[in-house]
Amino acid sequence: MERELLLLGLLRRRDMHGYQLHEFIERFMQTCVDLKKPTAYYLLDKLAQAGYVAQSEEREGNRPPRRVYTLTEAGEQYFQTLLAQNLADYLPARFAGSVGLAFLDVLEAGNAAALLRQRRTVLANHLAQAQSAPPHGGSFQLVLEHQIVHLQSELTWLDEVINRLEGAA
Amino acid sequence: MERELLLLGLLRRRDMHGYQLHEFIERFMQTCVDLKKPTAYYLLDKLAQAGYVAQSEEREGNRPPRRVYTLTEAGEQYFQTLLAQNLADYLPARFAGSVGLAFLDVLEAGNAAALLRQRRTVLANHLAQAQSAPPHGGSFQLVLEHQIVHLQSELTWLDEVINRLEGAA
DNA sequence: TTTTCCATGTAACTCGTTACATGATTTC
DNA sequence: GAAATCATGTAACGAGTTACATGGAAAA
Repeated sequence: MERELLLLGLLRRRDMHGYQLHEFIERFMQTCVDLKKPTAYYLLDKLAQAGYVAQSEEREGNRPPRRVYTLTEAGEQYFQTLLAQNLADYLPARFAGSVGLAFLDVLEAGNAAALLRQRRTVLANHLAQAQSAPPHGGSFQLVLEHQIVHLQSELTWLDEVINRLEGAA
Repeated sequence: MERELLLLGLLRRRDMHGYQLHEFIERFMQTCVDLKKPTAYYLLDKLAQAGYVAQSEEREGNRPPRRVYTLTEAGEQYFQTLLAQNLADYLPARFAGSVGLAFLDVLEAGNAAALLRQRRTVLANHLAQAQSAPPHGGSFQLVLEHQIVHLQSELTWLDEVINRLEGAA
């Protein structure tokens, strides 16, 4: 449901068309959702059919006409419901990367440390990118903040694991 | 790929049948993977067809016969490859719950705080459960440790957000 | 003039889930 | 005798992705 929540929430601020929504989400929300273009259009269509958003064609010059979406009353209600649900519930993140950790002892300590140092580089890059992102208006800043706090905690822990391995080597 | 990695890694320690594998994963690995029974059987079949595991029927008394899987040489190779990849790469977790945070300012501060306190309860439960889990052998302990560190960081941050909201109210 | 950007979609496919089916065995 | 457990699957479905198609406009 979080994709719908996001789309509705963005439309709540101002009317937008699909391309615009997709672009915004890709640029600023990549940390929590990743929705492709076809999915965006599909979801918008579904929301429109459910009556949560209204469409209106708009053309500027000879450019391809665009379908602008507006939040309806029902949409606002639905948004509030989804928002309350999303905030009240904590759905634990799945760490696909943890699986490998379970088999760390399969490898010789030096070898394992080398691989984790590679992981550390990737992680540090993510963190640097998050930290260099321009500040965002309102609560959107919270999302970024959360991401940074999380990545920092990850980095600290990874360093500790690497240290242990190198101490053992 | 992390599901395959997990299955191969478990079979590497000892031969197991599908039911056993599924049960183990559900009980001890729920933090990083969640694979249902049909998926487990499907995956094992795929791994068998690819030659990474070998099957052998086994029956105990009149109980339903079970298909025991054994890691092959090729499977061991594949496991090593997957493991190295998994360790070297950091794939950022997606926080579906963050979406709601982006729209926190839509709600009146007290209201928002109330919802987040609910979230906090759920989160605290997850943490308590992770902390009370019995220690695991070898590197499996790392997975649990990681989960605990993560949940603690989440809780700390959540508390800070709630504090800010209550300060503003 | 060729590439990139704007703007929207469709079709086919993959992955995984739900719900269902089977049947023996142990536990209540 | 009923329910839960052991053990394996199939069939139908759903959500989301990839690859493809279209076509004008701006930029290189």
